[in-house]
Amino acid sequence: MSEDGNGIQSVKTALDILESIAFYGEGAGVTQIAERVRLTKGSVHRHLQTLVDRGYLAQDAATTRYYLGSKSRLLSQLSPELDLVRAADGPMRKLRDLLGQTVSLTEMTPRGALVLATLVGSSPIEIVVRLGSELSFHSSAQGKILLAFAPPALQERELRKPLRAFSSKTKTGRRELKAELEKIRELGYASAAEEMLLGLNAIAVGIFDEAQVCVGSIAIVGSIQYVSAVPDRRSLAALKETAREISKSLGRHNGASAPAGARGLTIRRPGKA
Amino acid sequence: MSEDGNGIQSVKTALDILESIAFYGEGAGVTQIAERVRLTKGSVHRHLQTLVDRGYLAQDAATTRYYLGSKSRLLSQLSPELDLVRAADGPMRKLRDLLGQTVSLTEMTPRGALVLATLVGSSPIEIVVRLGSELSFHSSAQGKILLAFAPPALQERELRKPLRAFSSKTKTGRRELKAELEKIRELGYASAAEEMLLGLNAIAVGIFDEAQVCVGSIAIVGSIQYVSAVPDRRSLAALKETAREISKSLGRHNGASAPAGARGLTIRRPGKA
DNA sequence: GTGCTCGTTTCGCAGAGCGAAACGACTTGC
DNA sequence: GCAAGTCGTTTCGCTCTGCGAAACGAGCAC
Repeated sequence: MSEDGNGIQSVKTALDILESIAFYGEGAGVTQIAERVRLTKGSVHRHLQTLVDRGYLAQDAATTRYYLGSKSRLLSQLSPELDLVRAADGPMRKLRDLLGQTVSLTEMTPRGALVLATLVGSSPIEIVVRLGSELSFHSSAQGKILLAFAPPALQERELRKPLRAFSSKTKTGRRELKAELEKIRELGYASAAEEMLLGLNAIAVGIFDEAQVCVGSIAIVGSIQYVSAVPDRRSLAALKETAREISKSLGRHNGASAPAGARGLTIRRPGKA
Repeated sequence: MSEDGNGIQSVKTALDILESIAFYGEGAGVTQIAERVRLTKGSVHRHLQTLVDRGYLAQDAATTRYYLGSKSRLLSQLSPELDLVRAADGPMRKLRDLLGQTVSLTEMTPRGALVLATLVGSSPIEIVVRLGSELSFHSSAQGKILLAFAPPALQERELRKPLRAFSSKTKTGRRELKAELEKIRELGYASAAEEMLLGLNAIAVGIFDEAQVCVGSIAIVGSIQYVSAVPDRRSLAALKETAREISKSLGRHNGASAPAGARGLTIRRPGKA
């Protein structure tokens, strides 16, 4: 099928449906969901049945709308605390209070930069990146910093995919992107002015585990009025210091279960083209 | 296929795999998982790929074992707090401290009594019901109390299914079970001495929401030495009082999103036999 | 070095899951 | 108060997905 056709179709669909409810806030009906995931009502309904049966979703008996079920909630309790979130909490707050800007924490995943936490800035207008969103590798500051420090094999794979344009300012040139990654490694930060959404920008720096693998990023996000394409010295210094702090506390482990830092990404065969 | 063949096969499989990792504690390898879910390594591997790609699982780069990923953890943060767990927390602690027995909170789901929380008793030997387990309707005190107060249609459906024997003392007679449900409604509690596992028993009472729907149960769990088939007056009174307390605080709502209590179970057509 | 075990990959067949469309229960508007 | 619309649910037949079996290749222990 498409670029990387790996993965099981119907499971993907089920997860799409689950997320379309989870990462949206309110519950939803079959028709709405079908529109969001671009499927027929019939298919969506069958998936919903399965997810309800398993307790990941629940259907309100009165309104017939679907909401998250308690199995979903249990998943979190059953897994050890995520080192990254814990380590980042304090330093993130400090950074937010210092700069007054919205601060966002992301983690490396095979599909992009997963938003793990956000602290909103002091501006009356809140610009929030939704928890659970996956920012693309090529059009977000968070994604680019992660890609820049990722294993070469993964970079190759991403560069081979079609680079979707999210806004009129999204850079879609492969060569251009490759050069930018080089520059990012050199400067230690990434920015992406208006590449995701016109009027917005973010400055991201990498977070590294004890093995010097880039496992996530910390970023300030905001209007281009406050977050310019080239960051001011003070903000950049504060960002870098915050990232360093977080990286350092990722080193100390509580032993036992697998070190979160070591949970890298296995790179599958990059394709044969 | 089987009794109720509804639901999508591969999604069920994916969830089985997810849960076999989530509700087990430690990470696991492909071979172990394949054994647990009774599938070939090949199939399991493809499912794991999909789940890793979506961030619900992560593979340790060094050991190649699979663990829960951060998407799983995010699911919880994105859903409103579960009223039942919040309401039960205080009263449960009080009950545990009063009786010194292990106390367990479960919720009604289409497949049985889902264990939401457990507080261990004072005995040096811990008997814990694993979080996320789904106790069957016919062989557990928690399941039976829920079934006893469930809508008749659901009772019919459950009684029509084959009643699996978990231990030599599991009651598998339909008529017998039906009579017991009647008795349970009358007395207001259920017990299930050695029906799940020899040597163990539980006493469960129902928790009701503002619409008088039985949404969950609270139970004391332990060896048959301490938890006898017919509970002593004191324990039973304490249990009932605890359940009453929890039920009452389920009444007050914070408005907005769907009332947890109203999220009932839609009963599908019970079959045509 | 050799024999195990583990994770990953390939291949062809069967049945699972998809879309289209009908159905039935509520709401809305006139 | 009837008709038109909307929503969730169900049915049906065809296609393509996802399954099992078996080969592959990488670690590890002895």
